[in-house]
Amino acid sequence: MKMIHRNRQVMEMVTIKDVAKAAGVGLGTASRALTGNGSVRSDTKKKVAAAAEKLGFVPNQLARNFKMRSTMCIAIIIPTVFHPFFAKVVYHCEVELYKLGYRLIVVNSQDDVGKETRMLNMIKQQRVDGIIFITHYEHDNIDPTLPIVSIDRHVGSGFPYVTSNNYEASREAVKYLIDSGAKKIGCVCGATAVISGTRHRYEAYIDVMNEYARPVWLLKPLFKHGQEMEVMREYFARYPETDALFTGSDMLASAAYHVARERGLHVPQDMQIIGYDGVLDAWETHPKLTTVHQNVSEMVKAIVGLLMKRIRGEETPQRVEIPAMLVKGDTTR
Amino acid sequence: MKMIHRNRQVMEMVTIKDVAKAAGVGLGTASRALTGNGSVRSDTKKKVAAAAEKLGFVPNQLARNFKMRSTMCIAIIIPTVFHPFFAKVVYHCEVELYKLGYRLIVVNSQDDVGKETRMLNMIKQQRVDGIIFITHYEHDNIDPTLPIVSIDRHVGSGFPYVTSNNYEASREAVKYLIDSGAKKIGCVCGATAVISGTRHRYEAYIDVMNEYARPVWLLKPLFKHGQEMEVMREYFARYPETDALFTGSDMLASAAYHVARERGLHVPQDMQIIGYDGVLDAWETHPKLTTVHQNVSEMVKAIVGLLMKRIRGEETPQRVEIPAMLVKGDTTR
DNA sequence: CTGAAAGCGCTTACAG
DNA sequence: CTGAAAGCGCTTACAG
Repeated sequence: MKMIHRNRQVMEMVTIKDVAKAAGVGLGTASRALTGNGSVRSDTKKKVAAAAEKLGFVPNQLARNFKMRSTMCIAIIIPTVFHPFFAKVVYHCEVELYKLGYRLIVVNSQDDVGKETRMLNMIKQQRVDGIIFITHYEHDNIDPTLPIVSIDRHVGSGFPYVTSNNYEASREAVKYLIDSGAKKIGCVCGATAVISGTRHRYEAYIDVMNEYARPVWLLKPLFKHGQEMEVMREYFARYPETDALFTGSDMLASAAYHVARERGLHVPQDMQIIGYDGVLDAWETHPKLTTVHQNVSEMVKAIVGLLMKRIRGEETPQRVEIPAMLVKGDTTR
Repeated sequence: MKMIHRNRQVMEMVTIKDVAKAAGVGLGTASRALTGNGSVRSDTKKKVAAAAEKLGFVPNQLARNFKMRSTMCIAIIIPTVFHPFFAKVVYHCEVELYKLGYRLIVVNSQDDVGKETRMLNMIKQQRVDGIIFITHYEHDNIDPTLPIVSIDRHVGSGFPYVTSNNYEASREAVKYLIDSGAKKIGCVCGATAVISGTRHRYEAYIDVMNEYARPVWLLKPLFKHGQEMEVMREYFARYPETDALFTGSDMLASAAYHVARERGLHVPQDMQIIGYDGVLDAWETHPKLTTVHQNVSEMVKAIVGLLMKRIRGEETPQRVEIPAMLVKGDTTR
């Protein structure tokens, strides 16, 4: 037993050495007995377990991690966790990784490229074993052999990512609006610097409009979270006759609803709205949006699977697609 | 330079030893030069820096942490990050801790006491340096000298915590309803097992009702996130004549709004609602709630301050109060 | 100011 | 199956 002075406190740490001594076995044997790596006679194993129990031994993970070159930590880098979609992603990531013994470090990049780059360094610093990286930017010079995966967007070129079937699901949504009798269908969809699945959402819109010989009323602004209302006001100023709108996110759809109300329009009578994500529902938002529901839980399971393979150095597909589904709410007829 | 075989990949790690050799200095000197601890002549410092730069040296944090007995990680244990209030808390915690060089590990306890207890062990395992712990349960047998702090509720008895002035702010809210001419004022407020600031919210309501000789229409259910609508339906079934409602959270207030609408009531004409938290606004929720706005950013700054002191082994106040403020929205007259 | 050495608590070849 | 030893990459007294 060793007295440790730390932070003005004296704490006693019992190490594996103490356990070995108490059990009357060698250091290595104690380690093998405790971890289960390597074979140990079952009675010695019991002796060691008893000694560990008696002394209240708690393995020092830091020492183990150091020796094993693994932290059992994964980082997720997102623009901000204070956003329903990312919060949901983070939630599922933690739950999924927890099952595997990993802990999840959350980093809000706040769209700060510098912070993103610094945090990517955590792998080299051995602070984390892998990273789930969701960014709005291009990062070219990342070593593509690193255990980094992404959701819904390419990061550089070599990283595996998970996405929903943005194009097909968006087509379905836009067609739904056409079938419902909408005449002037618009689209607002955030532009991202990175090649992103988001792009396929408005591309689907454009294609359907062209197929039906309808005018394309599209706004794809570069905006930050919290500016959704401004964006929608700009859209309505430009295309005031719109009677149906497909948006690239639920936040935009919600903002569209409010701006429509500001303008005295009734939803869904005068104006129909379809969003994308399907994460706002859990939070009693009003109104219940018609939206393309992404299966975040499945997407996260897939991404964690990819990351684990990557950490083990195994081959992975570059891209995994999880189907999304149009879910009818109160903002369409 | 050393070849490391890890996960079927061969990676070369440059260690401080390589840097020292390249710079022509001793191992210790290189360390002192790089960290800035201990004095080093400025020209040797330059030599070392140059060598580190040339070799692309990245300090192995894991080794440093091990030696220093510190992980520079803090964990936050919350019921779920997929909840606006906790997401906001997590956001600010990460931003604040980042400034201090700490990383934030997020744990969704999902109200699982077992998981909470296991995660509390991360301190002993040296996986984290401290914990921010928000729980619904009582945990008696935690060592009170551990670096654990809390928000809005006591955990055991010894831990410092930050709270808003629940009682006074709630009084103000209830009085506001009275002044606005409301006749039948009710209150719905989640019950928590732990001694919690939430309690002061409905206590304030009760006190004001008594002072004004009004009947107390109070529901304090034990419910999980996502059950807000059911809770509110139960309330309205019991007290259908209510014309004003004070709720213990914005989620409940939002649910109250929807249930009121279900019942054909207009807000705020027939029914006024005041919530508590002030975090839903950022997310374009409808309607804009009148709510008691907690200053989450300041609360988090305070809690991080407390935690740092605790980690250093310094004395801290048991309780820090950050004032909350009634913010008028569209759900009151 | 600097170098050589000890040591943090573990795991894992290496011999027996 | 087991013990003694080496070593992970750093930091920090300890002498000079």
